[in-house]
Amino acid sequence: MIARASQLFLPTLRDAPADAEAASHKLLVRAGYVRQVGAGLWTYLPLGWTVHRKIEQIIREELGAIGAQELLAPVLTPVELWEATGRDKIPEIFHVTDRAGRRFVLPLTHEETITFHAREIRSYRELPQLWYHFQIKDRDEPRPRGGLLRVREFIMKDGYSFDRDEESAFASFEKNRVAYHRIFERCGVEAHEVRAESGIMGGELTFDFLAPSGSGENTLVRCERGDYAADAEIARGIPRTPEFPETLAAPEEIETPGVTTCEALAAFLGIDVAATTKAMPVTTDDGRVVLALIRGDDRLSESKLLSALRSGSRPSTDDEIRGAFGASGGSLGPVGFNGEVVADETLRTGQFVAGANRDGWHLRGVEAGRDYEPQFADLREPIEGDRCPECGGALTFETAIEVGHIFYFAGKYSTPLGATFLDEDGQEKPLLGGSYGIGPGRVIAAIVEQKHDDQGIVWPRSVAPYDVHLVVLKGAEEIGEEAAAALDGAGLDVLLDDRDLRPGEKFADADLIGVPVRVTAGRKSLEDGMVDLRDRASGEERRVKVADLGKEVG
RNA sequence: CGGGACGUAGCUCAGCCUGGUCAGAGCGCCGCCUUUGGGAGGCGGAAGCCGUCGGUUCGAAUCCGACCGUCCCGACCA
Repeated sequence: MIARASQLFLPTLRDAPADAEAASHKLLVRAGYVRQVGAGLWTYLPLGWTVHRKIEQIIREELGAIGAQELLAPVLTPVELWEATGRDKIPEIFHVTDRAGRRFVLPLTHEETITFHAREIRSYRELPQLWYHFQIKDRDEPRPRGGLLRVREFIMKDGYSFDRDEESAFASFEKNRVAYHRIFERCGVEAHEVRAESGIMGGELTFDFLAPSGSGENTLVRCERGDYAADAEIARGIPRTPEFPETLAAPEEIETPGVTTCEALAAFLGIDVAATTKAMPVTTDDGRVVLALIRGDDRLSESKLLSALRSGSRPSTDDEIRGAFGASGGSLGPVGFNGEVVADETLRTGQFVAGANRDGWHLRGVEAGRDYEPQFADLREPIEGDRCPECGGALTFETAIEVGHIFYFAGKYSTPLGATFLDEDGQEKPLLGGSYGIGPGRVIAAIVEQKHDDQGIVWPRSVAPYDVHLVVLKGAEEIGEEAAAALDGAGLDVLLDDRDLRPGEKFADADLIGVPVRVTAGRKSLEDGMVDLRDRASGEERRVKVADLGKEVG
């Protein structure tokens, strides 16, 4: 196929939009792949859509290979389906109404609709089923950002599995997991499988695929030795051991006027900040005041707290704190508090300095189990300097884009929607489900984040909009056409730059657009009948005969 | 939803503080000429209800208010 740049809608820009920060955002706009319509709303221009379709095709091939079937469900969804699962209350949902007042939602994802169809599965003989589609998702995001990184409307490949028992369901999950690795590998994007946040659902099986990048909303924590990877929200790190002061037989009050932070406390007492505790009172959804207690040098992980409490929570108000502790933030501690205390595992052994629940006073020598009875849980965010929980190696922290997510949720949707089947033993049972998502738009952003240089994008061949960018300079039109025909004849997709522009502009655009191979036909070609072949990634260039182009590039 | 910033030509921006020769620049675009292996040069030209509405004023891009929109930080994130 030969596309002529003179006829394409390929609006490249010399400047990036002023508000763009992420490299992928700047380059995809500058190179004419996408344009913004509104906050979090993007149009894929012809080149961008070509890349999107290439990624879709890779996904289709790999999902086809595991026996998944493609279908297409609608965007507009009767609200009743979402009421059945209780998800109609999620704040990110767009609600719409038709002229007769019937209510619909624009789906965030399609569990409800697909499970609705799974109700037609009657017998264990029809299982397992693996379905997927590429369909628009709409989310009323409070804050879209970073170009394609977080948007309000996007196409997702979402897949769903239905199985008769856990063994079979895990097999379906595993097939998808393996397929995902192949998909990301073929797309040329580095993505790491990590155990993801299970949050309030606790105990479900879920993995994220995180692509390290210059911009993103997740933090990927990895061991330098490659044996551990997790999202920072749930990652475990082995913290350093504190230097404890001398052990006391019982807690001892000490006056600490005006000292309200752990750093200040450690400095005031001349001790290691890791030998202090940080008290974070929270109020749960049902109104209880719970004391979350972590080490003075740590930060509380909200998702871990959510898992530990099995409930949402918010920081307690000053009034609630005073009522529950009789003191203000900065002097709070577990001793003498008659509510629930959740303490981080780091506090299990050793004596720490804690607030005395008396303004301006702290307690030295506070020991869990002796002086207070907490529930222990992992509550801390890993920090730079932590060691790997598997091998003790150093942990690295990278910003990353979540490009895929796989989830096993058993009967969570099939039960409320009544999607059951008759098993071999004659019993009616709920279908066991899993769902599997990939955002091709985020894959595009992640690839550009990982593969670009100062001049522009450097696409992997597998997803590049064209195989070859053929730059034809003035005077070489004839040999340029021969080169295009040779490449086309070899089955390659050619972007033929036949525009009446100066060479510099054409080369700059070619670098920006990022097709992996550039071929130049110019004045030199008229003399020896050869063209220049340049590798976009390495910049290596050599002269080849037009007749050899097909095999040189292919 | 809290905090901050911004909105002037297709793009990037100046002008606003101190209201009145203030509708501007560069790039891009159109025409002609020259030029043609890394974003050339000359001449000519088109193009903006200065985000919207209201207020102050003899007079508003400029001052004030409200609204709308966009971006950034945070909260949120199936």
